[in-house]
Amino acid sequence: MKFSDRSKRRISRPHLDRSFQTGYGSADHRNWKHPPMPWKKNFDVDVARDRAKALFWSKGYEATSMEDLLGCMDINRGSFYATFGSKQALYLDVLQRYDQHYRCGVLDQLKAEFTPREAILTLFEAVRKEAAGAKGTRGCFLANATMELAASDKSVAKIVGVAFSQTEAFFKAMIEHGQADGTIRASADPDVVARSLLGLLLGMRVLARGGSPAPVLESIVQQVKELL
Amino acid sequence: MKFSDRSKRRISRPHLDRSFQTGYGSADHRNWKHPPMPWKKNFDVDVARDRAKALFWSKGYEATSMEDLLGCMDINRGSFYATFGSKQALYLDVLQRYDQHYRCGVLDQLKAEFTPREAILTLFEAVRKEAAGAKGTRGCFLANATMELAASDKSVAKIVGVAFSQTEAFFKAMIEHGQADGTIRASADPDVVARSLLGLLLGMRVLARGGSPAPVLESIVQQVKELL
DNA sequence: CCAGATTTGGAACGAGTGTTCCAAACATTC
DNA sequence: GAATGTTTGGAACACTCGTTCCAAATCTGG
Repeated sequence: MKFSDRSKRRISRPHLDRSFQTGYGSADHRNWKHPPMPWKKNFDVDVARDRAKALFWSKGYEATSMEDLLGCMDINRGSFYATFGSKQALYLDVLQRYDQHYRCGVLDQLKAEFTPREAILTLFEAVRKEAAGAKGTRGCFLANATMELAASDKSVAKIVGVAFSQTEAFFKAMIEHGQADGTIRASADPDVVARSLLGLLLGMRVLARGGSPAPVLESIVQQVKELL
Repeated sequence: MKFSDRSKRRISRPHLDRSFQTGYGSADHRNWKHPPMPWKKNFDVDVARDRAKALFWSKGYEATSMEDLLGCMDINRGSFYATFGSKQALYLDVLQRYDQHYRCGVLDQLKAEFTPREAILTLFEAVRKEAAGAKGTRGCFLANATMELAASDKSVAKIVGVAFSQTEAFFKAMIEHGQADGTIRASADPDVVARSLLGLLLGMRVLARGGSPAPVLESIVQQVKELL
């Protein structure tokens, strides 16, 4: 029964006939992984996406190939396209999640757990420390995306534009609150200093990606203290 | 004579026979440009390289294809490889020339023509103006190269590493000279402020590439004045 | 006036790109 | 218990990538 079905189908789909040319078309010899479980994906979507995020983050969009992606996510093409749509869609998805979970999350946490002055300094300290660590040269996903794609892709430009202006707003709010409670110098213009902090933050990210020596970033953190 | 030569050669190089399939293989119908002048290139190497520079600068390395390159340089593959070696070699060449002629040139000019304080402020003003212009989102070639390639390519990392540390040294020297003649505040730590200026400069370049609104960059320039 | 040198145009190459397609598998639903 | 719905693995596809190759052209030096 099955054999006859196959031979009938093969006639109507001639391009499949080439499989015999590959030399190992037999199902008996392929590596066995899991029995197919059609009612349930046999990988964790969130884990796979996080792995893709790590790869896009450190290599960028263009330099990451589908093969890289499938290898590190440990899924196959069919599952990839069924779950994530396309390489581009996954990238935008991952960028947006980074923005929402990482950037927004961090800023909210800083706002909630620290005094205004400490919140700003803690953020800069965290960036300095991250740059000094093992994954130092991957920088900031949003900054990387800006440099690679903002000029040519409107969706990316929109995401990073919003991210930057919200970060600026965070700095401005922290400065105004710090001035109210006397921990930040009253002579600071909240707009000017907030924008400068944004500039310094992004500058640190470029320097980190370029592998600048640690004292450079330390001096910038030092300067931030003096700005407040 | 020629015909017989051709037919003899065609037998020994069967892959060339496909040309007839393209539909317009005849020499009589191709667009005429210049008579071949084997004793002299019929394009200006410097012009072609400058055009390549503009393309790499705005699109980055990976996103620039050979077709893009040949189109904008207005030369063909043979001339390209004979003159520039490869896409990668051309990119490194162009990056190095940008570094030498643009960055070194600008810094030397600023040193020569301005007082220390003015030199720094003029540089930041120039970056702000450039970002506001038509080509604003192309940013800085060195910063772009850093973000795209420094983590994966040692040659690029070396070039940008030197460029950044020399820019830092420029700022430090200007600050020390400015302190000597009283135009820059004596309380500024030359190392700290120089590194912060480098950070702000690169930050401006990221913001520019992300299409940030002009007031953001203006505020940063304002902050630089107050730092000095 | 012929051999050598050198540029040009563009076909071809082989590897690699992102994506599509589909049969096999089998729990669930009708 | 047949039809449905969904996942999986991977061959195949249609390009595009950067690069190589080479004949045609015709200058210069012999």
